[in-house]
Amino acid sequence: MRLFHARGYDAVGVAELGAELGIKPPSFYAAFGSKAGLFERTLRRYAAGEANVFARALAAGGDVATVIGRTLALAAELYPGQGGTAGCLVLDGARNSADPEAQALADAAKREGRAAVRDFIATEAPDRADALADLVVVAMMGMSAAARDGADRERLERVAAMMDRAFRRELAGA
Amino acid sequence: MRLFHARGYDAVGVAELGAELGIKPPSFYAAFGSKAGLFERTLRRYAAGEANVFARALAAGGDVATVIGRTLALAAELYPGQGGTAGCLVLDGARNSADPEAQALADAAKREGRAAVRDFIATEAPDRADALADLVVVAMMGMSAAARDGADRERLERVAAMMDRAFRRELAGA
DNA sequence: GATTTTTTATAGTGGTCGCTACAAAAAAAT
DNA sequence: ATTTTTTTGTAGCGACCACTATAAAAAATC
Repeated sequence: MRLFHARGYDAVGVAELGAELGIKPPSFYAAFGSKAGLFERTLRRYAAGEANVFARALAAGGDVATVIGRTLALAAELYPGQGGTAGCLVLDGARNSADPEAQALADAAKREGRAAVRDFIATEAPDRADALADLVVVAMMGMSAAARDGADRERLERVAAMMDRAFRRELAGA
Repeated sequence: MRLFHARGYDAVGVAELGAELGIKPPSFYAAFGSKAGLFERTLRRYAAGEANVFARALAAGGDVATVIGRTLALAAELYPGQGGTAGCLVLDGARNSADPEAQALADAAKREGRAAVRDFIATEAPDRADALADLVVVAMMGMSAAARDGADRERLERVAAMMDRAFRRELAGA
């Protein structure tokens, strides 16, 4: 997970993944089937853990504006990463990958995440849920990209606060 | 440029680039020195053309809010791309690249673009120029990523309009 | 027209990719 | 303890990578 997160799907080789896990290629393929197989499990574990900032924000309760604001704040806190694991693995892990399978897996994970955000927003603003979800997703993707380009936590939190205000305004306004 | 834009730096091979240009590898290296050498020229041409949405928005005149709003609108119009060239080549062309030279070239281009936006914003809001520039850059990066993930022009324009309102609010507000 | 210079294509450099055949070693079962 | 099964390491599969030595063709010069 750390390797995929830090360098992206294509830039990490099976031999290196095996070395990190303490196994050799044949054992790797016996365990995961393929490189994409491990990536799938990696995405699943990533999305099931603390990296799912929306799920964490949702669990803490509150109305839509509160939860989305918390989601953005948690992303700003998480995305600087450590040891090179900046940004979001789901959003950027397969970016520019030449492997269609890896792209499809990341795409599915992104759709899942966006759908959760959209459906939650729809509980308060059903007719504008899609547009508002796009705002949130674009904000997250932008923050993830900025983090991957070296933005630190302070800058991300500043952006997250502005995005939060933007979301509240759009949710409340016409 | 089209190939780098559509698939990212690493996913395009020198042989394929040569085939597109109608030349073979030796001529390719005689002309550009290296794959990164062509990428540098590609970035330069890209940033000097209509893809530099901020330069185009600036040339059309107006105050900071107007120019930034126009920048975002032009990005929403440009980023869906055609023939697979979605998003921004500078922002995403070397994303997850394993080549340090390509990363450095894209990074330099990004810094240049951000500096232009920041300096322009500073003409009206010198003390908040950095934060506001981050807002714009994150919005652009998010829109570029969304476009690469398949977002069409309508959705990008909707997001751009919201980002524009967010920027105006932050520029005017406390 | 002959000679020199430049440009080009052919072919191949070593290296890495995801992945696997095969056989040795370890574990389990009899 | 012997046999069977599973797991593992060694080695290598073909394919592709960025890049280049060499030599033939084309262009330019004389």
